[in-house]
Amino acid sequence: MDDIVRQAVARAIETMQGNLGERLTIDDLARAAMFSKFHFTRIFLRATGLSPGRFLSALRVAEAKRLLATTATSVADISHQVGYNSVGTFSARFSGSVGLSPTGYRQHCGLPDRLPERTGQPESAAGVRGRLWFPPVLQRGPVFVGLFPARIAEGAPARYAVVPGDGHYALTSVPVGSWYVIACAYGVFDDRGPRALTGLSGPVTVHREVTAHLADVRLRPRHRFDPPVLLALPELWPAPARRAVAV
DNA sequence: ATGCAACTCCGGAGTATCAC
DNA sequence: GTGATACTCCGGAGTTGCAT
Repeated sequence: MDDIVRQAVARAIETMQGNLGERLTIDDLARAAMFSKFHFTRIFLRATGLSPGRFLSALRVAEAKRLLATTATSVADISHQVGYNSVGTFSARFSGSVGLSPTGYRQHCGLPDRLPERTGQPESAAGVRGRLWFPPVLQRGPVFVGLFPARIAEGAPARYAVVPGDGHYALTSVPVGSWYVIACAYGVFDDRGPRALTGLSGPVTVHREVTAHLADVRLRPRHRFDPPVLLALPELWPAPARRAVAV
């Protein structure tokens, strides 16, 4: 990815973040990035793993999560603040992405006890396992590892596990299909304090007749081109560090 | 790198239902 | 009664594949 493309994508993301409550179109974003809308969509997808529309939706849901967790604003007001004109649409999109309804998210402080796993796909005897590579840190914490159909932690994972930060994970009885392995860790500290790490591997294509799939994941600090984690994740960090890290 | 056409799917609007 | 959620339908914005 060259600098011009990097800057264009960064400009588009800044435009999204600064105008979450406005009605933004691909044309607006393409203009901000100084590309045609067709070409812009392609370079954006290559840079972030998501189309501009889906990235913008993800930013809106992430902002709604923040407002629900940190303010007493009503769900209706929050839906308007993040750019939805219909509370019904907002509630449905939020529930689909986060795994909890807006009020459920607020009640649980964004920390569900257990996540529902994706149903509907045929099960297999296959497992997906691998090694988790950490950057140099002072203290490792638990890591969420989940299987998702796209390069964003959204909706019910096909399978997931929360593993200690000792470097390995294993997921069993994985449904047949093509899955991205997404890992997130928040209880990780380096000399500057708590850090949010993320990692992605795949897609891993799970067949019925193959029983073991290997997918190592390299964890790294979150980058501004990474789509936000929308799924409400189980407890991943010790209480004192809670909310100290931007998710 | 860019444009076009066809198709997909997201969001708006309306309504019903439920919980408090 | 009020607010939140669930559901359906439809139009159009956005995505994708192909051509240049």
